[in-house]
Amino acid sequence: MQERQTKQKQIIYEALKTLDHPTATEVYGFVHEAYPTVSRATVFRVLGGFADSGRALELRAAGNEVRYDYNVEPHYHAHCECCGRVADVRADGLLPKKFTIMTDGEFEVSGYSVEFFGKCKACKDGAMLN
Amino acid sequence: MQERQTKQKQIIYEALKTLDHPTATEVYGFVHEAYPTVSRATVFRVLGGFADSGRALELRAAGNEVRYDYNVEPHYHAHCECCGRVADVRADGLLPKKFTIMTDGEFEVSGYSVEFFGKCKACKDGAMLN
DNA sequence: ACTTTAATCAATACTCAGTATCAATAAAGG
DNA sequence: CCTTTATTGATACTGAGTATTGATTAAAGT
Repeated sequence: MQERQTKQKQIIYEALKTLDHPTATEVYGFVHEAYPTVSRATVFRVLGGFADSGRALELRAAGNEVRYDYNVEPHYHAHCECCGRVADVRADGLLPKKFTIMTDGEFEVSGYSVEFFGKCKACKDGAMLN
Repeated sequence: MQERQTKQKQIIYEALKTLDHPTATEVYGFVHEAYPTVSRATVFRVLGGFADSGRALELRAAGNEVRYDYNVEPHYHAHCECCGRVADVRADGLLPKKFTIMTDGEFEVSGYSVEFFGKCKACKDGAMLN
C-alpha cells in the first residue's frame, strides 16, 4: 500500500495550480483560508511529496524560499533578485546538443539546470528598496 | 571612509581559501577554532560583504545552505543532491554564442547561471541514505 | 458493508540558518 | 595622540522547514 489519495492533497494541488510559483508558506496561507484545519506541516510534507514523485517541480535556485511549480514540462525560470518571485522563461537555442564536462573525477554529475535572474515588474515599479 | 580592512576579514578570507566551498557556518566553525572571539554574526556579515563587493561568490543554487567561493573567475559548480557539497566543473562548449529568451514581457532578465547536480564521492561511498 | 492497518493527518515543539540591535571597539585620517 | 565612524561581539530574534506523536482515515481484503 502506498501513496494514498487524500482530500488534502487535492486541495493543495489545486492551490498550487491557482497560485503563481508559490512558496510552501504561500500555499499554506491560501489553503488555510478555505480549509483552516489543514496544517502547515501537511502543506510542506505534501508539496515535498509532489516534488519527489515528479508531480511538481521544486524551484530552489535563488537561495530564497523554495517555490513550487505544477508545470513539470521542461522550461526555464527567472528569479527576481529583489523579492524571489519566479517567472517562466522560454529560451530558444540556449543549450547546445553536445558538450563535455569535467570534474575532479570523484563527483558524478547527473544533470544540470539553467536559471535566469533579474527584476520582476512589481520590484521595477514600486522601488521598495534598490 | 569606507570598507575598512580588519583582522577579522583577513582571518575569514583565509578560512574561505582554505576550506572547499564552505557554508558560512563551516567558516565560523573553522575560524572559531583558532579565534574563539570572532562571532558568528561577523562571519555571516563579512562573507555577505565579500559577495557584495565581488571578492567572493555566493553559491545559492541548491536550496541548501548558501556556500561561498573565493574563486571569482567564471566557472561552473556541481551541487551534491545528498549533502549539498559543491565541486568545481569545467564545461567546454556548453553555451552557444547567441540565443533568445522570452518572458511575459514584464520580467527584466539581467543574467543567468548554469548549475550542475549529482552525487559527491562521500555520498556515493557511504550510502548515508539513498 | 465491516474490519484491519498502514498511510496520513493536526498540533505542537523544535532546529538552525540568517538577521536585527546596540553598546563597545578599533581602523584610518588628520 | 585624537576624532570619526565603520565594524565588531553578544544576544535576541525571525521564520522556513522538520521531527514527533497520538488521533484519523483511506484502501484492500472479507
